[in-house]
Amino acid sequence: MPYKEREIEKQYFTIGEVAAQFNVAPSLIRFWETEFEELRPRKSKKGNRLYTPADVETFRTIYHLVKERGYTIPGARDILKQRGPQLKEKIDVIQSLEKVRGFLVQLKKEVEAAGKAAG
Amino acid sequence: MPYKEREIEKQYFTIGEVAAQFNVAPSLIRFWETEFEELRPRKSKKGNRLYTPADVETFRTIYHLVKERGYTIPGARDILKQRGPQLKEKIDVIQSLEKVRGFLVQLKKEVEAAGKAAG
DNA sequence: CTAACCCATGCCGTACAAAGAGCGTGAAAT
DNA sequence: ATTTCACGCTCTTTGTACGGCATGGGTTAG
Repeated sequence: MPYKEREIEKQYFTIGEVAAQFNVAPSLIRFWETEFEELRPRKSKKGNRLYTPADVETFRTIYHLVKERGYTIPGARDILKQRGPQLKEKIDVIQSLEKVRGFLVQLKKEVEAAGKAAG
Repeated sequence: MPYKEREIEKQYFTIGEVAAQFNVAPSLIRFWETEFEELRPRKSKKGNRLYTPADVETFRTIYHLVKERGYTIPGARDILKQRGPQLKEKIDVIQSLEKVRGFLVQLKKEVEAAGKAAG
């Protein structure tokens, strides 16, 4: 992996960074962690929470439901749970999208080849 | 006005009847009255609450939002304020869209994971 | 030496329930 | 045929348990 890519893509966020991003207290994030099993980030050797962008998205969803749409915590939990059981359908969609991706990659090659031929 | 129409037209329920119908305490209905201006029934000379079928339907909507969907009272209030043509359908659409949003967020994660795995 | 950790406790509002009092109907007593 | 009174339902006011975090103590790593 080239130097530039390593620099640009930041692997993990600290709890303080996530808290600042949403303008909430770290204690809120820790509390929600006890309430939502979907929000359990990796931890460092020391024990510090390591939030991936996906974790942040999970937090954003919870934040949206609880703080913006006015759900109780149990209500938000129910909605998050409902997303799980559709996993089979998700996999099907993923496979479809992977085929589409393969098609686009092939298409790109051909387009590039055509461009070169055209000079 | 003929007798029959009078009978049909003015059928009121007492707070006890409404409470029994939803299996809740009358105190809950009175409390929600202080929280939702949409739930302000007529009162008799004595001061007793007189619930029309329309009032009962209003209560049913609030009950659905708060007790079944898990909204906070302010959250339910916000939805009630948006008095559109088909409130019930609107709620269903919102539910559907939230599910779709959750699905897409989850899908994005998995697609990213698949993308990395595929190189 | 700041920022994170965990844990316990503190705390304030939300969301009701209970308490206490009044009215109206109906059965019993006058 | 009134009076009584008790019972059930209602009313308003006041109390309270829990939800939803915040704060402080004691530590530890970067």
